[in-house]
Amino acid sequence: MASIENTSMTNALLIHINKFADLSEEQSEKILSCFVSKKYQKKEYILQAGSVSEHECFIVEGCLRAFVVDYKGNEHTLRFGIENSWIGDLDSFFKREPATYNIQALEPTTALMIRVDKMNELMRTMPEFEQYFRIMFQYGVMSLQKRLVQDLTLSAEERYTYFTEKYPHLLQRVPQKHIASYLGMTPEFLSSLRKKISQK
Amino acid sequence: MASIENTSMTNALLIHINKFADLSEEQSEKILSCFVSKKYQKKEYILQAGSVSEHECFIVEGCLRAFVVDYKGNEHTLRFGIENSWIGDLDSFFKREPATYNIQALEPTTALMIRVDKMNELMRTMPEFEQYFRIMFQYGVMSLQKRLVQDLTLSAEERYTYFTEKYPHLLQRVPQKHIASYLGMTPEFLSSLRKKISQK
DNA sequence: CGTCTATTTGAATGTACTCAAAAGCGGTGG
DNA sequence: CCACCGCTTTTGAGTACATTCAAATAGACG
Repeated sequence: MASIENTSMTNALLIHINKFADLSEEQSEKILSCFVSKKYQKKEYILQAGSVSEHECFIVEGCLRAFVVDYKGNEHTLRFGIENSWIGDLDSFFKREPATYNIQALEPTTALMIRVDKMNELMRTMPEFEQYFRIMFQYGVMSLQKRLVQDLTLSAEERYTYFTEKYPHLLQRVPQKHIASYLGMTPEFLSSLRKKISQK
Repeated sequence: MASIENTSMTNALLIHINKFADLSEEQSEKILSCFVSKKYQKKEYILQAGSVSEHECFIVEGCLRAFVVDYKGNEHTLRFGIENSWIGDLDSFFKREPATYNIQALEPTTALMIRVDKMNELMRTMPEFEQYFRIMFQYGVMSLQKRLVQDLTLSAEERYTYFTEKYPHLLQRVPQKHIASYLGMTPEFLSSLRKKISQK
């Protein structure tokens, strides 16, 4: 069965890469050989702030949350990660310095993990792989800039409304307090916003 | 003199690329042939929201500002661009859709401009060039995430203090009202913060 | 069924904004 | 070189949006 699973048709990561770069069968196998699959339970930490991030992480199944904890102990969610997306602390991963982000599973999660040496080797030896990450990071910049614009221009209520329209599926999957922290407001205030909106 | 200026030793862009990827002399010339140099006066627009961004822009000399205008007419600064950095509206440039950002010169500025077809051609035919942009976008993601964390965790006063420490050179070069809009506060409020800080 | 966590509710507080006006500063023309 | 104009920064009063804290209610899970 292993040989079947290791084809571009059945592996979520290879399917994803192939949307942005053309891989040969040989390249596909080479890439997969650099990843290990891991499973995480709900609430389990993939990465804890302070430790060095050993892996960059492609989510095959499940949902994760990246967040920081400020000096008051409040959590601030940077990002939710779902199927077919990448999550990690890039600074920590590439520079091998202590992570500033925590990453925790919100659901039972399956992920493909790669170490920095393998990552660098694939980038160096396989232009298609580097192309794929050029595009991933390019999309990353675009979406982070979009979020920045939202945060700079919209009120709390507008940000929440926008979130419900853009990520309706996350509303079901993610506790409300994490959405509040993602949107930069307290859970109490989000609760009162929802009440106000529902009364309209 | 043209032949001297077209070597990696004297061109700011080539010097910059060579920090992240090794270029041959031939590749350097090929790259430069895809760019045109343009000069902008203070206050001149490099890009206006609503029009399609024809060029991505490497700043050789000067200072630019990327900003959006919200429905109330308020400006929000996304980014300041100075020597040896890139600026543009990536969505508009790559997808050829109307720009959401405005880009304006804050000083007389010299920039190297490239069109999307040349950009795609260089990416496709020269792995080193794609590598360079993989790294640029990767850094872009990292720095945008850092800014996001600042915005989510710090008070207005803390954000300003952090800005003065991280970008002391910009304090001299950029009007205070633009710094306020970059930091997500009104110019009046920044002014009162500065007074409060100076009284300590 | 009981425990633990998430969400809601409400009152008091604080942070940042709005609006209006004055002061400061830089560039330009006389 | 000075005077004026336009734009930026400062100042202050009143207001609005969002937080804090505390307590009640609702939901999830073993």
